[in-house]
Amino acid sequence: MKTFSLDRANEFVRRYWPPESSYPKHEQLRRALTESIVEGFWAPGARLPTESEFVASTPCSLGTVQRALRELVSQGIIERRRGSGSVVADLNAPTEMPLHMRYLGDDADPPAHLPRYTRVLARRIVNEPGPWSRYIAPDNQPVVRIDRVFSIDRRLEVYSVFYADAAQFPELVELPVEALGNRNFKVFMARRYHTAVHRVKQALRFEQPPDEVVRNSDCEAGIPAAVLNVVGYALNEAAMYYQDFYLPPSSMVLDLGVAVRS
Amino acid sequence: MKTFSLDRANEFVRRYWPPESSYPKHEQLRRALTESIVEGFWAPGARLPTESEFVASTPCSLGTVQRALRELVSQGIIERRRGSGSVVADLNAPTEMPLHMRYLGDDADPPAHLPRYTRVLARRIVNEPGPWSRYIAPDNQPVVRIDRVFSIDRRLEVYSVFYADAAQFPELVELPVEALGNRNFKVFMARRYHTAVHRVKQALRFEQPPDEVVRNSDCEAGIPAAVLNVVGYALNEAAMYYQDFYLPPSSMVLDLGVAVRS
DNA sequence: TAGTGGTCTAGACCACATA
DNA sequence: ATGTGGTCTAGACCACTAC
Repeated sequence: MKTFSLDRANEFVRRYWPPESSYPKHEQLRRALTESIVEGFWAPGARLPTESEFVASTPCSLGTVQRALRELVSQGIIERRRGSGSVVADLNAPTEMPLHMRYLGDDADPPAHLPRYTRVLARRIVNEPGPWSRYIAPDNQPVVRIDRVFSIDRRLEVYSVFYADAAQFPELVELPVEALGNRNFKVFMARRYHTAVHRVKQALRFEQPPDEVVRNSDCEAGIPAAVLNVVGYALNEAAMYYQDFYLPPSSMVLDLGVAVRS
Repeated sequence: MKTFSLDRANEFVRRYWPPESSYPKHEQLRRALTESIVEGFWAPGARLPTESEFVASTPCSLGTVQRALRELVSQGIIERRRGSGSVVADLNAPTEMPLHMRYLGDDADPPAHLPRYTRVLARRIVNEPGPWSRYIAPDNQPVVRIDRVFSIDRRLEVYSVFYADAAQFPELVELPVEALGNRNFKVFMARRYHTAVHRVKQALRFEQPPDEVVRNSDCEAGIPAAVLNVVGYALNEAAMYYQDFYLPPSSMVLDLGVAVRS
């Protein structure tokens, strides 16, 4: 079925190759592939055309194609294996490996993340601006706010407030609240961006916990609660959501991941 | 002075090129350059040999040299400018741009980091193992512990406990406590690894603040304090230090940086 | 055995910085 | 004007996978 794969490569070029661009070719190819993956032209796990097919369908030579694909590998967007080919990395395994709320348990070596369970408490549409606006609604678009409780290993209850652009994720607005389970949540994000969270910006502040937080989590009234704020970004650097976690005091260690410079 | 630069390149190869290696050449060159920078063979800001000089002094062709140098750029280890040349990135600007304790102030757009001031309270040698052992003293080496107070914008006092391998940083052990100011601190780390912190692993936990923390910071007794744990790594992925920050409640936002997957 | 990606080369042209 | 890095090419050889 070599013809089909080459046809697919040509279709990719027709759709995503920029008519004219000041970027170098390896950069054009890298961006085109990223965009096509984000838009779902290639599904996660799908096999990409071979290097030779890219050489035939783009105005790039082998070295240039390789450079673009190598860059995508280093970004974790695709995977390549000698003899097999190139496939879109399966970034939709975030249910097993999320980027936040990774508690470590008391004493494990090597560290192991505790299981998490979620339940949805409330959902509302917010039209007023807030601290989330500059990330997910720069033009004051309506925002869907979803309040949830994360149960960590059935031992710790963490209250979470989630904000996302209402128009971008219609399922989050339209589906019945009962249907907004943990699994489905990620699926909706993926359906819009076709990939999971790529990186997260994190910040910490302290705040008197609102009533609903005190009622539904292990946070106590009157004591300022530590609030972890997370902004999730997609592959194309678009902000996907804005989320606050009200962290109750506990003996468990919360893994915040590895931060790189600037 | 072209001869001198070429001589320097040859000296680099003599010292750092592996006698035999199963790694590809671009990887050998990348590792050799990283190692030589960590060991101080090239000082921060120093000008590296040109591509042509590397071609002449190593068994690599131009493309291979470029690939190695490009990799180092993407890691932030060197900087290159067309027409000028390649220089070792000045990673010793961490006093201005540290990787932790970056508070954001109340409402700034774009966000600006608040100034920090430090004073040293105590220093002692620790021989017993602790949570830091697996990172900086896997064989139970003596560890130097330094207690400090960070003053954020003269408004917030954060207590910090710092651990490092005593043998690796003799200045931290031998110098009088009064001489351990903020500036000097980074210098000692740099003198050992010749570069500043490359990336940090972060975690959060809660803990009843010890007496000295309550006495010397804005943390209150009886209330569990949020403790941010940071492990700093050098360019060659060696752990440099293990540090705890006792974060008092405040209206200021603590920037935790950007975390990438896994 | 045929096809895949991984490495490496030699050479070309260009944009930019410095003197 | 010279030298620098940035891009791109065409082609070679190899290691590995799949058939």
